[in-house]
Amino acid sequence: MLITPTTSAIDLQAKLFRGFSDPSRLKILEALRAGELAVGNIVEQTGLSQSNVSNHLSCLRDCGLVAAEQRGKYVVYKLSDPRVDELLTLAEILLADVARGVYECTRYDVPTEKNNG
Amino acid sequence: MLITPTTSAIDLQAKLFRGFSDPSRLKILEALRAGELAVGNIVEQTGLSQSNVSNHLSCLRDCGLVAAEQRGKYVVYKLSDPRVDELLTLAEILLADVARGVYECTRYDVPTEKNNG
DNA sequence: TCATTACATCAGTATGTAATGATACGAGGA
DNA sequence: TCCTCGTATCATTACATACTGATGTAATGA
Repeated sequence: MLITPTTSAIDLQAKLFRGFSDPSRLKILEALRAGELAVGNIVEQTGLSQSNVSNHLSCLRDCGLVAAEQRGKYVVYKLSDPRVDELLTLAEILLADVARGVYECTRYDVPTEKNNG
Repeated sequence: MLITPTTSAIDLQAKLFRGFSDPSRLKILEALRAGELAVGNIVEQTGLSQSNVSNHLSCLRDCGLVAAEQRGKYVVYKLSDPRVDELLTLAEILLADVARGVYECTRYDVPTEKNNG
């Protein structure tokens, strides 16, 4: 999606949610819910490669979900807003009820995700 | 992402958010916030093709965000849970504050989204 | 200055996914 | 039964994206 001055609210909202829509990024966000962390710490806690973490952090910054601050030779990341945490909490609650169905509907190995998965 | 019996909570959460992470699906969800709709009505309101809408509805069903019911020759869709609506509302509020920055950081046409956009 | 550490970015590859147009399916009605 | 309408699915194409490994860059200290 190319973001331009005419980009609609819908596109922005999609961009926001895209930040949440990848397991690696969710791991990073989960790590940051406990407090701010330098990139190296995130690498340790998530088990992802440094380069991969850095790419995802770049994405999360673009989505406005995290904020970065250079501190000496470290770059420290944190959630940009308490509502990011709220959104994750609400999603967890929703999952507990709704996505039980998601799980049950797909627990049998599906050959592919078709399109649109 | 292949969903299997060992799929973790993180993967499920990512799957849930993936439902929200596309402008076409958000248009569909927005339409459904006002009440249940048959597929044809969704096609009208969103301006998307019938086939495209059907694909996205299939995705939204998989994500557990909407529920379908056959009614005569129509299939009527609705949000599966009031918290789907809540999540959208919370995202809107978050956007109003946080994503102003998203917009300002990317309002200049960027040549590409690099990776991970 | 050079070396080291911490992080970001690049190039390349494999996979995922959105969209389209064509086709199949399923429910009613004539 | 045949036809039509409403919806789902298929095949294809173009594009987006996650990941890896290599390289670039900025801050620190010797």
